[in-house]
Amino acid sequence: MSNALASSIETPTLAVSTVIFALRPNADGCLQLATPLVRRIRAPFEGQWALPGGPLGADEDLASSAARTLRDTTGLEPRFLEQLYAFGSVDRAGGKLAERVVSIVYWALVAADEADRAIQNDNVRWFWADELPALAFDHNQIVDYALGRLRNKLEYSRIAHVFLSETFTLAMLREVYEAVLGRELDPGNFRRMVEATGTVEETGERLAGTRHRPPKLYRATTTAGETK
Amino acid sequence: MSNALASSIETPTLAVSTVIFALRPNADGCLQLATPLVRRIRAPFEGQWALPGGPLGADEDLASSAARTLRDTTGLEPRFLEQLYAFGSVDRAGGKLAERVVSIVYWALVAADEADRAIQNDNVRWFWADELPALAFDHNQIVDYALGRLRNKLEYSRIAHVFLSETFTLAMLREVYEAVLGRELDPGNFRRMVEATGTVEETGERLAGTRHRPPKLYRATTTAGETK
DNA sequence: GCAAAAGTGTTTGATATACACCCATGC
DNA sequence: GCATGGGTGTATATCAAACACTTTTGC
Repeated sequence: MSNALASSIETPTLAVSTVIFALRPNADGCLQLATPLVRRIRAPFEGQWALPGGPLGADEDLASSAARTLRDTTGLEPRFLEQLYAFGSVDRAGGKLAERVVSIVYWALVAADEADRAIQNDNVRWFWADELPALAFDHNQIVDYALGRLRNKLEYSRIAHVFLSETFTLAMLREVYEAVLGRELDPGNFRRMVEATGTVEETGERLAGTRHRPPKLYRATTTAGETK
Repeated sequence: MSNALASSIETPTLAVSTVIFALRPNADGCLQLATPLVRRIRAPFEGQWALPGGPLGADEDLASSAARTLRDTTGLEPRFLEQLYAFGSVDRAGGKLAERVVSIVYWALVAADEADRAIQNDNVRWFWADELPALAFDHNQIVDYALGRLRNKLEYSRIAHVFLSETFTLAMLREVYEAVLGRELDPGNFRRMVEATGTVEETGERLAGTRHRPPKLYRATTTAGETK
């Protein structure tokens, strides 16, 4: 069994890709999870949609590589970027003839306003995360895995703010939770939960112009390790 | 900034390493977390202790590579093996002259009886996980990271059984928790906690030969995805 | 006033913890 | 009997969920 080393002369290529999530209003006006994808311009899977990514540069760190390819292909600057998983099955590139690629995949979150600034053209497009077409490689599974991580991390960390701009109402924050988790939350209990964690503080301002009682505006508290 | 690609001709080497944990009785007779390390026989860090690992074979999956190098160097067959993290900082190999290595690190758990079968010689040795010497590369940080993951995973999964043989008493299972978490647990509450999760079932047997009331023997319930 | 969402209070049930106490064995 | 851990019962604190209710705006 140990002779697997013998064939290791042709070392696998190393690439870094990123799953990006933003919350965008859908046709009903509700927030919905969206992810930008890029069209492949080369075999294998030429013409199909795929995660943005590329080969790892010799003098860049893994996270830097993710941030760079993300900026180059989509124009986005994420507010949160974290390693997701390394995918390296021998057969994931599809055909036997294709070169073997090990992908270290990151996941990123961008605020709604930043998402609007993204490049969009024939080869870069936003998709709803739960209505993806058949993607290149094993990228459908990778997005699903990232979705699970996002939902999980939302519950024990403060990443939800990252989807919003600097100040926000608790209703907006709750909308983020509801969109990501896919279920409604009790406004009263949600308020208490957020207040108990101490992740937000009042700005002193209120949001005017609604046709109801004006809600308080909040900002994320600045603690060391903000997006952990 | 995008010209980082220009220098990517010399692609980084890809290696797979593994952090292995077992529980072994220490001088006091208490279980303590131990990890086997191998001595490096090449620069950089020649002579220093390091995680077992090696280059990824062209035709093996990432987890297979981890299992293989682990078996080759230590003789161990782990009952649990999971990807930990990919480490790829440009400067992690130490010297500027050293070749760049990206390591995909796995972590593994072995049962106590399996741990005794491990190879031990001048170049392979067990260390207590909380009393490690200065290791090669960034391997000290990697072990710490793995320790955190183990402690975390112990609380929401059923991996604790993996340290024990097929049948065990609840006191033995509690000892595992206490050794990993580093604090004592109330026997009564622990029993209820385990019973509530439904991860164990009675064998019907009892363990004789103790100098007190003979405790019931349990085994792990066999569910799909046993070690998740 | 009415609609609508903001924001508060209260009740209930589930769960974690502390700790008292009985049980069954070896010696 | 006595020591020792096995095993059970119970009171208390903490927290999440459900939901009723009051407040403040626009119209």
